[in-house]
Amino acid sequence: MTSPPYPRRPEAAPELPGLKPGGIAARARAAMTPSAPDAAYLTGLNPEQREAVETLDGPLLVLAGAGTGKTRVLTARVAHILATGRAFPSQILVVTFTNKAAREMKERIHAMVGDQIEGMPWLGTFHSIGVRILRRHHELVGLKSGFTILDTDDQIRLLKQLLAAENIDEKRWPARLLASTIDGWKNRGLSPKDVPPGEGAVFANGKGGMLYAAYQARLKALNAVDFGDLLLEGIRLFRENPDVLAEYHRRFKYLLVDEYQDTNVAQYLWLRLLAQGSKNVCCVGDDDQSIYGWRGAEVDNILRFESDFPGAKVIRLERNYRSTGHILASAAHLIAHNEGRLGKTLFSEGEEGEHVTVTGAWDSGEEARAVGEEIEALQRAGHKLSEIAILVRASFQMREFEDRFVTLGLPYRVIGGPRFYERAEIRDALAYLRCVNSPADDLAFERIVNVPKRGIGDATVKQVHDVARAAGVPLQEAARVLTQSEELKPKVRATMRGLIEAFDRWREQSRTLSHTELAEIVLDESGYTEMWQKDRSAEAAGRLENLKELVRSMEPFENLAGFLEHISLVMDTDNGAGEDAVQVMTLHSAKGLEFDTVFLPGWEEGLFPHQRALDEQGKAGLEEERRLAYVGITRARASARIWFASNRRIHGMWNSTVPSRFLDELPDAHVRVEESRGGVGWGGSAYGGGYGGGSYGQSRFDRAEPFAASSYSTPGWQRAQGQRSREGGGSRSGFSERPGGRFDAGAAGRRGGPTVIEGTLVASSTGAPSTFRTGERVFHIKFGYGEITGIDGNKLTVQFDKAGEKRVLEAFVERV
DNA sequence: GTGTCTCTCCTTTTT
DNA sequence: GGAGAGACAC
Repeated sequence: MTSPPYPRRPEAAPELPGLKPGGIAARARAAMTPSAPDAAYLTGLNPEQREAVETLDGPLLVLAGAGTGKTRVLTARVAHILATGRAFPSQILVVTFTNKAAREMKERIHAMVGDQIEGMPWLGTFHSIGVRILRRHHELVGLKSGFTILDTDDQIRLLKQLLAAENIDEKRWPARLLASTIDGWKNRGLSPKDVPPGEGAVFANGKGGMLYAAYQARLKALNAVDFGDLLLEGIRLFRENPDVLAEYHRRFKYLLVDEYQDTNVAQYLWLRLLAQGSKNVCCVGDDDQSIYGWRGAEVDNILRFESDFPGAKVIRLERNYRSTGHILASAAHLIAHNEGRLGKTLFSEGEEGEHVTVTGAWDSGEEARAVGEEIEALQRAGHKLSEIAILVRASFQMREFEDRFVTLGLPYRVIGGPRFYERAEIRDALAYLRCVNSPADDLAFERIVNVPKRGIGDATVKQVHDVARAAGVPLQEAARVLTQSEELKPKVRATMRGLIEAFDRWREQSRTLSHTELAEIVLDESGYTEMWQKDRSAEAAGRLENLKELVRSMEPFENLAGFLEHISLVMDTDNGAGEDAVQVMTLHSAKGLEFDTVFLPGWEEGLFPHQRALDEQGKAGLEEERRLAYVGITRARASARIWFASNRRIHGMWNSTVPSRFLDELPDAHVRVEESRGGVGWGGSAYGGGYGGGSYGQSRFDRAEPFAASSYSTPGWQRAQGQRSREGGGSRSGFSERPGGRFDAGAAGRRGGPTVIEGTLVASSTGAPSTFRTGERVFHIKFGYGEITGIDGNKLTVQFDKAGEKRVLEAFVERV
């Protein structure tokens, strides 16, 4: 162990010593006797935290800013409820958003109360608790026992079939769009009959509502539910069966909800129904960290809390234990630009620490190189890599960092990203197992009927479908019937029969063999493993490795059904945790985490704030992006390092960018602008140069490379400058000083603004034929000299002397 | 039925 | 620069 790289401030609470299990009664007595010393879980709590822990009766809303010890309050509260003997472990409902949060909560409660945690079945995500309830009462919502939970993939395939059946052009109305539309309705607690007709008509010329209803009918027929149904059906269950609801009212004496700002309407309704029993509901949240509006989260749920639960007490936690002064001040100043917030003032009594730094890189490659160097320097100085995180806005940004780290041999770990259970080979393998487990799983059967290729193509599958529909039986059964008739060609018939018999055999074996042995047999005998063994592509080895990992991950489960249930809800695996590696993840998945050093790359208009958020959500979108920035900065304990690149490749083409407006919203006094040490550096800028003369990196602009200066005379660049100065007018504090300004305008008005990544602007505004000709010599600021070999509108194909052939926008080259 | 080529469109975040 | 869908040849 190296010494801690950063001094922990004295306020930082020491780790709570775990209470020894046993002696509940004694502890309860101790806790209830006024003169008794504090129970261990109470030590180190500040007065507000303590109040939040000890206010057990009635509704309570805890507004907890970033790093104010919110999880600590929740876990201590559970410990307190148990220690005071107010409820049994099984009478406490604790709901979190992510599996990760649930896991962490479980561990921390375990550390406080010991084995009592074993008796807490109602600690989990909204969805996992939702399934648990539905499984117990499946018959009341029209489901058979053992219903399956569809993943997104299944959902899309099902919708595609529906669209095809309705002769709807999938090009124009993609299944994916329908899926997210339906999802949106479900998030708002709307079943097909509740969807406002006008809204239902938006999709596919009025067929949206009908498709939703048809989809639900198909789900029922398949004895399946999707994610949204886990809550929606639960709500229906409670509403239609007051006796069932009453049972849960009796059961849950205390309800605790984490990350309340992220709840959507369906979750809110579900929760409200349950909370009407004991009314001892405690919600913990932070409106400034609401970053899931795009998937239906309603910050309003926080605002509604007091009216929904009359007499609710509100406690604010504002003392930050995590970050140093400069970091906290930067985050606070930034988030103050948001109008729609409850308003909290975070403070810390810690030292000022390091300034937040802002550094410009020439391009995304240099950004990655420079960050890599800084990380190596930190490593040499004794910092642990696992205390360093790179938080990106969009996952495509990760690649460049990964490439760089691979080159450097720097251990890193991508959190989130393409998830294990979403990989094609894992899904295929699971589909086989699902077919064994439940012969009626049509979607699984369809997925693997011709994987590996067996000569069963679309035409045959359609035949099977027809038989299934006519006879009202599952596909597997229909296939069996078909093989007994003369309708299939002999070869196909033999193959199909072989497959059906294999499934029968595996099902038989599943009675005697362990589920891991069974999985190995299924994968081998189906030819699936062989398919990848024969595959000579680069990923094949990794895929085989993943299959082995899949079998290994089945071990802890009792049986196949248990495993399948688990993975439908928990889409991540927890492997690789604990090793010393740089953590790379999106800002979204960083919520709730903290690190000593946080790198925040890609602060450029269009990327962050993301163009799409602005286009689709306007001002609300911008504010959510700003909250995301706030979340990012507040993840850092001691060092927050923001980066932006002047050039970034988007859709494979280089685009020049404009630094994020969020940079302008950081307070001067707490931020230091640094120069990139690597490469050509940041050769010019939007920032400062002709723009308010801000204090940022002034020296830099005075000596832009000569070629850079000339390149900045391109039309696109001047346009950006124009936009920028018209917009900014010398003010550094951003748009909030311009109330009712351009961000209230419609999406169309925003298009031409500085939010546009420059290249996009040029690309969309140049309709005229190119003034360049093939064979001309040109200069590009990144790639140097080259010769034009092809022209496509305003896109040029250039054979560069050094960089090879590239496609570039004509606005970024000039004749030589 | 399968393999291969080209074209288009896209690329935020996730239970 | 990458995935997915459609067209076309075998």
